[in-house]
Amino acid sequence: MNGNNIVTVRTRYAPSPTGALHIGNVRSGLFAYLFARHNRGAFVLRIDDTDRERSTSESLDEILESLGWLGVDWDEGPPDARYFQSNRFDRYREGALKLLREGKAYRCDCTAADLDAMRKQAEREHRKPGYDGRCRDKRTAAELANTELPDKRAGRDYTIRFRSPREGVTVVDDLIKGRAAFDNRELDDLIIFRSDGVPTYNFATVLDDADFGMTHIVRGDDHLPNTPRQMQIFYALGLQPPAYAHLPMVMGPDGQKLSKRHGATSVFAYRDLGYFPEALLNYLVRLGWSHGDQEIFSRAEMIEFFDFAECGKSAGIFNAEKLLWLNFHYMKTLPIERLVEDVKPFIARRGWKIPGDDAWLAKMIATLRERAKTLVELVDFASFYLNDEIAIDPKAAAKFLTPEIAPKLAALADEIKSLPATSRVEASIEAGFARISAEIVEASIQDGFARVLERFAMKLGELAQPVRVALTGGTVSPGIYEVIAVLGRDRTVRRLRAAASACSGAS
RNA sequence: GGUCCCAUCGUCUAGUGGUUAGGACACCGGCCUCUCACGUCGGGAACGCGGGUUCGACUCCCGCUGGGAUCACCA
Repeated sequence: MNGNNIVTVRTRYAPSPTGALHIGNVRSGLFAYLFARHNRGAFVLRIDDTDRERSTSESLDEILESLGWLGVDWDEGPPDARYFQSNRFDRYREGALKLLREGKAYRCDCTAADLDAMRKQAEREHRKPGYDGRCRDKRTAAELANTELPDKRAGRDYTIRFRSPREGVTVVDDLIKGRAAFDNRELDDLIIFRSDGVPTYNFATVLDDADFGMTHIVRGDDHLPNTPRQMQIFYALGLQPPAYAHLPMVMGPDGQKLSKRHGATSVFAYRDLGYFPEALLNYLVRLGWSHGDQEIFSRAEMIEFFDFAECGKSAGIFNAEKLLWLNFHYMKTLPIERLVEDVKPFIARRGWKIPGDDAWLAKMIATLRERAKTLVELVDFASFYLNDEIAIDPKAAAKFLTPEIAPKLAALADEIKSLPATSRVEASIEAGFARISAEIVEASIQDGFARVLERFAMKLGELAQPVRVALTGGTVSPGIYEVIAVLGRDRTVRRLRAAASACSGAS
């Protein structure tokens, strides 16, 4: 070991743009990202779009937007065209030709039907279903000199197979799983070039990982069976394979690999459900990795502490409730101005007008953030703040808006009406501003309540619930003084009077 | 079926030969209280089984069982 020759860590995330960005998948990307950042190395984003049939630009956009939303940034990658596999076909052809020339790969003209029959036959005879290598040894001088590659439309209807070694073992020294030995006899000759002239995944990946100088391959352990094959291709190319770190899978509640059928699984889905990127990231990082008893991690902490040594080896089940709890945690602790911005699109989506006054919105959110676990929930809850007309729940009205309460509500309306209107503070929102401002207002509201309570000899509990129903339409809300402070004097008086007349008239 | 991986509360996990097996989510109670929450205090809940190794195994080894992944001209 040459201590002066420190190799910079380079990791990559290589999603294929064939669908939504899945959270199990993005977790692998996150771990690759954290490892690179922890080691002050480079994180590369590569787009595995060799499958031209299934790749879409919408899907690519979703990947890029999802990563942007999560704040997982890359040092190399899109929009740089070199990081798209579809732009590297010349390189793959060159690599395939090299192997062909050296007899490390060969042309195979077995048809799909041949292969199918082969598999069926093997199954009948209880042998393993792999390719039997019948075209493996056609290495004539002419064959080796042939520089053509498959092109079905040009009549070159064959594939190129990798000539995999048939003896020995391939050992994967995985950074997470430890040592796994694969008997080379288990490795059949995989196709590296399809008859339509397109390289296959295992081949393109190896060339990319080699060309881009990847030092560590971080991916899901569903790739573990591919690893010895990829390593053999590295060897055949005369290259040293990178280090591997295979993360355990993320399972659905049924214990099967997480997939679309488990419901919300894409990054977009959680964004639209009103989750914070901080929460999703925090949840994902703790699924398969831990740092003592710590549960809450800022991005800086994740980067600082991340280490494969602290990664678990066993698969984890995705637990939506813990994610919800984390989201709630961030709901309660994120700076209020962040919430003010984040909540706006959700208000708009409900078709409601977005209040122009951020300071007021901040006060509103301050009363709700301990009661809503997602932004969607928060906006649902904010209906009575954000709309002039409220719907009164009939059951609540029947119970609390009785004829006897009418004079009390009217009296309270008069008290509130006589309260000095608080002047609007124009200063920018400092942390805690909303709370302090609200407290000042609440004190006078409380005095107003006290006077009514005394006049009618009632307890607060007897008045608060009817008032709550009158102001919010239901029996559940933030503290009644807070609600009034946020609602403001005029709207409060109007709703109180409306309720008073409604319940005296309803008798 | 072959190959490979995995195994601590329901779930995520700490543990690295000697612990009353710790924390978190969820759940159940108490307190706080104008409702609901928040907060707070407390509670139930786990080392899959069988062999070894050892003075001593949740920890190390082997087997079993169970779960998962993978076996394409997909990635």
